[in-house]
Amino acid sequence: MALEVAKKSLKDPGVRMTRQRKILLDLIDQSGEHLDAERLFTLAQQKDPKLNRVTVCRTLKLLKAGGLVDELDLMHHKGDQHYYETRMKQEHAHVICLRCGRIEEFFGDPLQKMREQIEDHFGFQIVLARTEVGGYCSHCQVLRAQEMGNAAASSGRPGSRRTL
Amino acid sequence: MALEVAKKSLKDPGVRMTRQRKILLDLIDQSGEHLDAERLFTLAQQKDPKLNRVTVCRTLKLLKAGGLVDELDLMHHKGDQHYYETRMKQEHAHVICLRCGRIEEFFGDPLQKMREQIEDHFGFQIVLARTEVGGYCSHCQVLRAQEMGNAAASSGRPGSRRTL
DNA sequence: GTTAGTGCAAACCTTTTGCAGCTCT
DNA sequence: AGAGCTGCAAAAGGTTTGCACTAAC
Repeated sequence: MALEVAKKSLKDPGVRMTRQRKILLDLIDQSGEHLDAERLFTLAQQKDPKLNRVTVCRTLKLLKAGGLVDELDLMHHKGDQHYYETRMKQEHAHVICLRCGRIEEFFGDPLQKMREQIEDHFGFQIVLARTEVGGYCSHCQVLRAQEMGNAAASSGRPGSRRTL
Repeated sequence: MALEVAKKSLKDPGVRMTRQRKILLDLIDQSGEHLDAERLFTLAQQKDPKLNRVTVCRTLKLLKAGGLVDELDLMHHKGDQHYYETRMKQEHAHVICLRCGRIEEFFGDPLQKMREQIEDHFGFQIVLARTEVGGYCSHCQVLRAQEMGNAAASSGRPGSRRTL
């Protein structure tokens, strides 16, 4: 919860817990799910209309630097913005459906194994790790097959985007 | 090599192999290493001074959509730009030193295991995957220890950035 | 000849910076 | 009191778009 995050953040000498940071920390912790800066800003403004977008960015940067949140792109499924989530005890991968945008989280021993192997193999000291997997969820696989059945008769194919 | 990439790209009906795309494909394939759009643009301009930055972005977008290149952030070690590498047969993780920026590539069975488990567990059809690990290489671990020895006496600590 | 791709300029979107004033400790 | 933080405005950095012209097929 927010208090825990706040405490950790405050451990650094000279870091202050301001009204704005309280609001942002609460939002990040509560809505546990992957927020981007803009969404967080929108939510924060509902609690404090004066709170500035810049403050959101600065706070996220601070939390990231302190290792309190992790930054994700979620395969840029919706654009190039970044998403944030509070650092969890257990490492996990994000599995993003490229069609519906649904996000699943995968916890499994391969992640730990990989971590160990990288540390051993390179003598590397891991600070943060990020695994993102894009593809199609079981639901969308079916829908895509249908879409492509139709599309095949008309024009498009999966990888062929005519948008350039 | 470029020809292979070109061929694949050309499979889509109506996609044309232009002089500019040849240049870009050659560069991406040759310099095998993680280029960002700007660097690629610089290199391309040496071969064709008229070639535009926009064309670089458009080409990268096309290649990405076609699954010919993978997009990486390399933990945003140098900024928020994206890096590109030609899709390799074998999946691998990128291990980035946050101090010196050196990049290692890790190939290991945990990556395949994870892929299998995600497919099995979620019934997910994986299209692309990306694993990035940030931390300190064996060399920089030593240097950081020294730096911090000095820093401790003066002001800073690892996680505490005074840059906001 | 048709249609995709290019170059250019401008728009866009998100993040960063400089600075004066405010506020937490 | 004083360092740290905020808001505002402006800049920066990178990507995208509209459009007329060019070139690949």
